Amino acid sequence: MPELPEVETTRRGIAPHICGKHLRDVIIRDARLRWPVDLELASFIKGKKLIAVERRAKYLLLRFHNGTVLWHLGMSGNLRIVDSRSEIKKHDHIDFVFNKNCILRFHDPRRFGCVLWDAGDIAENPLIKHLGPEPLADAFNADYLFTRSRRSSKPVKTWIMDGKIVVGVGNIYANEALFSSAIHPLRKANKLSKKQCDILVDEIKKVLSHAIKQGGTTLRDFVGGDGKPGYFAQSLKVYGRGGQACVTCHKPLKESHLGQRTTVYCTSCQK
DNA sequence: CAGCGCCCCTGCCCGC
DNA sequence: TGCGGGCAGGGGCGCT
Repeated sequence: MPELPEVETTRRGIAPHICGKHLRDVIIRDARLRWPVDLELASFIKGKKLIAVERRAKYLLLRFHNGTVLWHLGMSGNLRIVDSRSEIKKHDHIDFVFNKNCILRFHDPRRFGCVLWDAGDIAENPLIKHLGPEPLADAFNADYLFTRSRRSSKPVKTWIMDGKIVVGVGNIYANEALFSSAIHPLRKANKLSKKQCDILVDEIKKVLSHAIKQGGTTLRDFVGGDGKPGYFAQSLKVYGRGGQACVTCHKPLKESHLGQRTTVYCTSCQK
């Protein structure tokens, strides 16, 4: 489910409801996430004020004075604001209770998400420390991408999805950005021209910011913090359209697998 | 170290 | 209808 636009949509949806509030309780119904949730979590943050909800890559960072909760939605997770009358559904694993009208509820069928406590400097956390730049930041630019690309013989699609190069570009948006850039997904990173890096940076920024404006992409059951779906799915030009006509040249789009991920592209438009 | 597969897990869709 | 197989938006990890 969540790529960067979906995580950002979630952040914007939940932050106004919980920032500045004191956390009253932590309810862990199922601790078996990607890494087991620390059952002592409540003892660190119960009664503490939530200072800010930030995002780094696809991690949501809930900042408290004494540390940070790192929250990853994995492949199928979502966070919603609910009240105490809301029915608890299957896979509603964790609640952060601020008050009876304000509960942050985590739902994650596949349990690929994680909730971790870090009492130290979050920038030094091993999951965060080695990440590349944010795609929408100025540090992610054509000069940077071209320089980095010289050192990799990976197919550009695999490469651009590597969080050490740039964070937040998942499978959907990698496919979309490469199509918009007219770059073949199998082209080796070190064979990209400077001009192509320029275009690719631009298209990644465009597709991600457009998706954020649309509230993310809802394929099955993604909902933002307000429980509403995203509307970017209707803007997808290649993802999920294998065999269908290319929107530009009308030839059938090719679908194949690259690093266990479905890859869709136009053999005619993308070089 | 770079690159590549594997795997965590449940749900859903398709074909038989 | 029931069941098996394949696939799904992520990403850390272990191996070569």
